[in-house]
Amino acid sequence: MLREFAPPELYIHPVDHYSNSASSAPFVLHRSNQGCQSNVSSQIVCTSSLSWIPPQSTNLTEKTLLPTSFREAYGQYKYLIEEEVSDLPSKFQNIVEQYLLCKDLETHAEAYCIVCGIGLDLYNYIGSQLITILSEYGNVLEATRLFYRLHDPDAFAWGAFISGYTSNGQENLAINLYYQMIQTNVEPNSHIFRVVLKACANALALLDGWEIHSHIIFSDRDSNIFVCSALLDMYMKCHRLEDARGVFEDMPEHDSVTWSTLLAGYASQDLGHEVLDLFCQMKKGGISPTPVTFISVLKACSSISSLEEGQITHSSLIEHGYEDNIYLGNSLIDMYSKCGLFEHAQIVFNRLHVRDVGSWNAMIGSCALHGRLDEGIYLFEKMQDEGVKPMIITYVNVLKAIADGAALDVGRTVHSSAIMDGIESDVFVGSMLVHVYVHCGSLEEAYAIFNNIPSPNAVTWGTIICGYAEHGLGTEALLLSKKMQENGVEIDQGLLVAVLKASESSSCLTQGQSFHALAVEWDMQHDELVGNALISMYATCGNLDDAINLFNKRPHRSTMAWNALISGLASQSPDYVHGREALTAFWQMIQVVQPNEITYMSILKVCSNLCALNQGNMIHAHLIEGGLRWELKVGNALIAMYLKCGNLEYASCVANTLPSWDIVTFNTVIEGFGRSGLVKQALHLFDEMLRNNIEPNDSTFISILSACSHDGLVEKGHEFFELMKLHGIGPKIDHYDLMVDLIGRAGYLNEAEDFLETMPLTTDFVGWMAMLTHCNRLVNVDIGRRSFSVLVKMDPSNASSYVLMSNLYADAGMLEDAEKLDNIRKSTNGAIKKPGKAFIEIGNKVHEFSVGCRGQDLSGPVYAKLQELRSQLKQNGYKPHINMAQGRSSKEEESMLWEHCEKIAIAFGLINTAEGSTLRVSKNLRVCSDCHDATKAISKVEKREIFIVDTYRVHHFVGGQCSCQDCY
DNA sequence: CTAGGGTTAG
Repeated sequence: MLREFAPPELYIHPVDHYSNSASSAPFVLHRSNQGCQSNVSSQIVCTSSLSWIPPQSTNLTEKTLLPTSFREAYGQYKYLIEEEVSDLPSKFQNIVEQYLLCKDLETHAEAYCIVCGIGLDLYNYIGSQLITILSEYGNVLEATRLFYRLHDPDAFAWGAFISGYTSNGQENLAINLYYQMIQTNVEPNSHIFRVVLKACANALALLDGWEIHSHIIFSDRDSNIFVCSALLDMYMKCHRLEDARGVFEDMPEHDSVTWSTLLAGYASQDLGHEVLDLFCQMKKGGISPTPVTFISVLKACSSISSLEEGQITHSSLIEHGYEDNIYLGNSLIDMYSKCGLFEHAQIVFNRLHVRDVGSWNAMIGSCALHGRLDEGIYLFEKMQDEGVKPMIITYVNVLKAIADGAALDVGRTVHSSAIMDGIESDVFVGSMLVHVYVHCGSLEEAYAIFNNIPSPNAVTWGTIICGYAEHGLGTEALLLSKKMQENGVEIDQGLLVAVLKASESSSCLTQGQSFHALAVEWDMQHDELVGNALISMYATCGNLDDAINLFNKRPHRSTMAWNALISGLASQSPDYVHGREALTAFWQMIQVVQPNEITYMSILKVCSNLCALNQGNMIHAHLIEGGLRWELKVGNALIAMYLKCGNLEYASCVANTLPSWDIVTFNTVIEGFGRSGLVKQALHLFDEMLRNNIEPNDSTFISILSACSHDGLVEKGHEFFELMKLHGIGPKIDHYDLMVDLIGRAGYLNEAEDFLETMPLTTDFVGWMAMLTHCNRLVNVDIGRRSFSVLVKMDPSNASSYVLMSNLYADAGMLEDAEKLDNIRKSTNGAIKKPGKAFIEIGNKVHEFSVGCRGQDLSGPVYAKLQELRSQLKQNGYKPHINMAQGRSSKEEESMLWEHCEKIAIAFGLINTAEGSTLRVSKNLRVCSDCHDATKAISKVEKREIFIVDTYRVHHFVGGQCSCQDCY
């Protein structure tokens, strides 16, 4: 296939051409570090008007004798013409050659003009060299013009031309030129083959590579060591190990370069062991390694994380006297870093006599890998102080460190310096910036960056979609996923993981299934990460069968796969639908693989949700048994679990053994104390936290505000609400909702309503629900009605607002209104009450109960116990909370109350545990007022301590009283 | 005419 190429230009007389080229400066430079092209053109202009001084010497055969200026040489040339010396161009050629060998811009420019001026550029040899030089300066256009002025380009000229296109990133045009050359009957020589194979290697043009390989065999040059090296390299770059190996085996001899080419190929495909094997063979064959060989060997050591091999290689390269090679220094930094020895990387870096940008990149990359944010930033600044300009990869590395350290402020600083360098919209830098802002929780800034990247790739899309999904903005994540598909982004594994997370985060099974189909279409469903994301998505979206099916089909079940299953099952909060399955899976998992901190965090969360203290205890014991020094995160999860189960002693035991407390520890304990009604202690901890110089974050204020709310501390709540602003934290909707709850709980309904209506954010369902709850409690029909109408507009399908309002009417004696509302709920909008569920752990088993326990295999004794309690409690002053609105008899109503899942769970617990032992029940909704009163009475009659943990707080019942003091 | 292989990577 030949493509139309630029037609040859007409031959222009040298003198005419001279004036032409003077106006169109040929050295339009793209090289970043060479700046002053204005001098060049001015010089070109004055060149033409100079009068030439006759030379001092006419001995032009002396190659070493280089005139001080090219103009002087031109004078010699004129002199030679006058003297009518024969073989003139070849004499002048020597001078041209000398000049072209100098690598400075001004000489080149000057020589170029003069050479063109006298027509020497039309000689193949000089023309070829000029083409090479022009290409080096990135001026492909002028190189092309020059090439087409040549009368009869030879292979050398074609070679220069083809190689110029290759080095300027136009490999496909370069390959076409090769075919064009064959058509003009120029026989390709080994130089041409090398040059065109290089183009194929860069462009990964395997088909052309194969074709050219056949030309090479045909032309009998397949034993040329240079040609074979190029072939080898081409096959390696195209990932054709077999073909490359074939070329290598068939070669008549191997030298250090062919070996290095082979090793580099294996190293680039992360085949570390193969590289090390081949390296041994190479040495056995008596070939001495070069610095380039060592680069591949070091890369191999890091790819197999073998510090031992790395150190052997290090001493070996010192023996060979390559210690000061900068490439090797940089590779050593990388090797030590990837083999886990950050300090060694630092030593190598500090010992480098000369540092290039690669040295800084390797060291900053090492900081990023080892979480050394401060050092990374320091180096990033220092390199610039030393005049080394950061590259894209430098930014990528330093931003990675910043993202891992969630250092928002530093992130912004580096961001602005990326803007100064004009690369903030580069797709690599931009993707990393998106990642930084996502990881720091600033999604607005992340999205702004994302929007600014002209051609986002799969990674960019994946980062922003994951960002939204992981911050609970599933709907937004899904919208972006669809936009991504419309934009026709090429799908990769990471992107599939992202869109599956988006589906998971928005609990959208149908979307998840369609992305599953997409994964199958791209044949990526077997990829480890995609597979795990699928399992997690199905488990989270409640499709247990598919989750387990996919999990069982996995040939190899890694810790990650188990985590996907367990965290998926665990994440069904607040319904805890599959919490019990998650526990089963966990105990199976530890038989076969080692859990990690993610496993423990998910499973401890399950124990918290189910109030499964025994299970939690066993997992704690398992952790201690494993002898692992667990991460703070796991410690925090343990504390949270014990607090949620109402076991403050164990919680404080764990808290006291932690070597240090981080912000999560403080937040967890403050939240837990508040939940258990230990508000004074929670407030005290907040002060303690400040004294420890730990800056509170927005979660801290969630915890502290809800603690205030639990104790009705309105004043304190307002104080904290103002304090958070002083700490630079803008209150979010959750904080406003908590304030509404706090003010309402204290009985100031009007103030609470004012607060809602004047807040600067858009109100949400939670806030108005808090409002209606307190109206209900204080029987305020007026405000209650207004709240209800807002709630119905927001979410007509949510039954909880109807139920609350109906109860409010009933309590206010407005039975007709109550009944009307119930009928509307049942008939028109189909709003369904969320089914209540209660869990109780007996021994090591967690039992689940729902209202009326339909479908539960309950033995007679539980009902017998319920009947017994019913009559016992009545004698002890318990009055059933009968809602008169339902149109049923009070007897029926009372029976229904005794079908509540909390009561069944308690009855089940009472008959299945020893007398006097503590019961712990968890509830997926708030405990109802009737069950609350009944449990108070049960705790007295049965002489039991009972905990009911609901979504709001820990209720601790002892001797007829509850720790919440009926404030719930 | 001359020659090849390469560090840092979302």
